[in-house]
Amino acid sequence: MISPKLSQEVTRLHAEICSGLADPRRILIIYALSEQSRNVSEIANEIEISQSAASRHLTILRERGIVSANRAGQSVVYKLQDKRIIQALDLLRAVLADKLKSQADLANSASEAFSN
Amino acid sequence: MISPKLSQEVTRLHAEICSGLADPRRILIIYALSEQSRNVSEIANEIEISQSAASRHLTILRERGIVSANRAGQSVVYKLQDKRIIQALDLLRAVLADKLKSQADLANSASEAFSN
DNA sequence: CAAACGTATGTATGTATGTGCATATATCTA
DNA sequence: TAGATATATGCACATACATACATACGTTTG
Repeated sequence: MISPKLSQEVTRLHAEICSGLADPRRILIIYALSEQSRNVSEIANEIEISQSAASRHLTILRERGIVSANRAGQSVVYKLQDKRIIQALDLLRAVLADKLKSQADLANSASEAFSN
Repeated sequence: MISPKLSQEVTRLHAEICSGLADPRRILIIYALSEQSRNVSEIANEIEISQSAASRHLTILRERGIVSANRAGQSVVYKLQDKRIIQALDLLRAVLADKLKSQADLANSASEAFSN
């Protein structure tokens, strides 16, 4: 038996993970890290944001358990913690793709209707 | 060949879907709708928020393609658009569960260490 | 130990988000 | 058509978020 308070707390943490994914730059970071671990400045260069912005995004991802950090000399190497994050993102991207496709189909049939 | 601008836009939409999931009450709404479609006031009662809050959360979910709305008489029945949303949420919840478990294990071994 | 490099953070600022309250809008029914 | 029911929205407000800039902190190397 789980107390209502505890399940509320779990739902809150669940939402926090989702909100970790709720930024375009963080999505790019996550996909970049899924290929290969990288340090902060590599990420900043790769997705073209400032060093401080990269550091703060990575902090958010780390706090939510999405990535982990390890110091290697002067730099800190970030690593994707769990491949299921990518699976989840891919699922959502597929949902988006279907939505865009059906919107495109609608637009096409609408323009056909006008040209008839 | 996809233009950089277009792929940026897709990433932005991808992030918008994620941000649709980034609220505890919306997560509860989505799981509730995965069992059965419901109208606004049923949802408001079920997850204990005001009618206007429920309406606004549902608008957000609808705009992001996560749910769809259909008027049925006086009420508007909301429906989960795509089961993959639940799959994605479940994946993320599993990631969370593992994180909580490893934290709990750590706490246990720490307290054992103190008692020795 | 000093300089260089990489990372994190305090501060300020603009923007977005969630909410309640009151009210507008839409639909049904008598 | 008037009243009841269900939903959406304008407004005000508090809070959270993303960012740049400057600077502090940690690590390596000369």
